[in-house]
Amino acid sequence: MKIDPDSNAALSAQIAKAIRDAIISGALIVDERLPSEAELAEHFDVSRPTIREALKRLAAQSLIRTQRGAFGGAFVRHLSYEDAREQLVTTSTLLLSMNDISFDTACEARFALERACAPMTAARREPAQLAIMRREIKRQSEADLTDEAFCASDVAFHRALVDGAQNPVLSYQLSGSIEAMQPLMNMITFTARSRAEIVEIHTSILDAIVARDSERATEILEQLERVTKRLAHSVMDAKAVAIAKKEKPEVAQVSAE
Amino acid sequence: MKIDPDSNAALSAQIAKAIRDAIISGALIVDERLPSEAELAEHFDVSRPTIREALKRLAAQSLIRTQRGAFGGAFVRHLSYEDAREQLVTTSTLLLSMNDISFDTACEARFALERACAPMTAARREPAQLAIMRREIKRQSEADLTDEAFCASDVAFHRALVDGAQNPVLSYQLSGSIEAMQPLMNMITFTARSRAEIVEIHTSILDAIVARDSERATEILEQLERVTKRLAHSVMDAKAVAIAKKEKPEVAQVSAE
DNA sequence: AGACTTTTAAATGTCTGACAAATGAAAATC
DNA sequence: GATTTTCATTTGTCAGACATTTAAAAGTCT
Repeated sequence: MKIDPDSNAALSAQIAKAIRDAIISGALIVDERLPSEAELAEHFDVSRPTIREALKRLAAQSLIRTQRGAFGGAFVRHLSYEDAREQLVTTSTLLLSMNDISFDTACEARFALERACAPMTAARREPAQLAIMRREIKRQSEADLTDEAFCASDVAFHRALVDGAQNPVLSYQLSGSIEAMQPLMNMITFTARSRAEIVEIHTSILDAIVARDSERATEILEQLERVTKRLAHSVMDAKAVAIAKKEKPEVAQVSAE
Repeated sequence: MKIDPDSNAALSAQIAKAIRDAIISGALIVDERLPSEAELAEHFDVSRPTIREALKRLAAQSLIRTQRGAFGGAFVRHLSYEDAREQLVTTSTLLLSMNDISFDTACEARFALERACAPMTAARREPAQLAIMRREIKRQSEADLTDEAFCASDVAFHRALVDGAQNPVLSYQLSGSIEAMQPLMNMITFTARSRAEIVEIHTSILDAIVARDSERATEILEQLERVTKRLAHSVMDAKAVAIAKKEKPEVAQVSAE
């Protein structure tokens, strides 16, 4: 592991990369203890704060965990699905919010992925996921639900649909896509009529899966994609009109203290 | 932004979280400059090294970039597709290598996702991606190709298939899945016969897309999934026999460099 | 006045040295 | 033998300092 002090990259970044590569290549295995900060500092011929900055970078990526005390130190971390999912959601959310992706593009991607799951979910038809889907449909029918709670339930329903495929890799990949869209979905105000429409579609999806009719499930998902896009457009059009009436359109702002 | 010094979590982690939340919530917008390290240190009532560790955590997640010099500092970073893709590949690769996921599970997920793209790729039929697919098929037919080069070409072919859907969100999500599988695919030794079979399948996929026949494309992708699994199994069985002959079977290892 | 050079201030990158806090092992004590 | 205490090790944090980079501002020359 050679570090070039003349490189433009910060030393801590170079060291982080060296260790990261060692982990990815398998030279450092899970739960293995890294040398102490002092030893690493000597090895790379830098000071301890520099080593610490490098380790913090790795910790931010969930590659290592640190433990204080004698026999403590930095350990290669076992990356769980939950950790990976969390990172994926963060990254996806930022990607969507920073790259002015159209609602249609995000929506299209999401439903394409869900349609990929549907046949597997139908084939396996896990009772646990079917129960969740039933529960969420029931919840979505409650009249006094806030828009936000309706959205959350919608996410739960679709996650169950994806988890029903019983493939953890697929669940990991797709939950990011679905959750990252939640902020976009939250912009939509669901009228009583559109809620009823969505509940009906969800019910049809569940029925199709119970019946192991994957083609029908796929078709209905296509329908849901169209409905979702239509709803979003009507909301956005209304907003555009409202803005045009008041003043020059500004960049959408999210207020925060 | 309140920091609790009595919390178990390290101060630098708490501060990183506070700033991260501000970025995700939109309180800090792209290219906005954060206060200097000295100012942040005063604001959070901690020392500069602690602030620096927090900033390094954010830098590792591509949330900020730093610039030296007067009027330098930490800036909220515009997260590009390429940055996001890189992070996704790293995370996915580690996830696959650390959670002893069966080849079949990873394979199933990958092809389910690709099948989701195929109809869109067929509908849009972009010349650029079709050209890449043709080029890679040609390359895969070359007899003197190493197994690794064959795999790389395979990845390029499938990436073109995904990119052909002309949906950047989808490309982002799927390229991670495909690239993360490459180490697993590299375990396979492709015989001349299996290569011919794959080239034929790739050709059929391309034909189906050119013909805008999405159903046929989907069917052939299903076939490719079966073939890939069969190939992998034959390799793994051979290895298992070899190990059984020599000694007690160990946990399956992927040899590196 | 305009173009070029030099200065300078502000910011990050790094180092040294130190102390606090946690933690498990070993030693001491009952 | 069981419990308590001590202790060494390691991370977490702090303070202060210097080096390096960078762009704006001031100065200088044509």
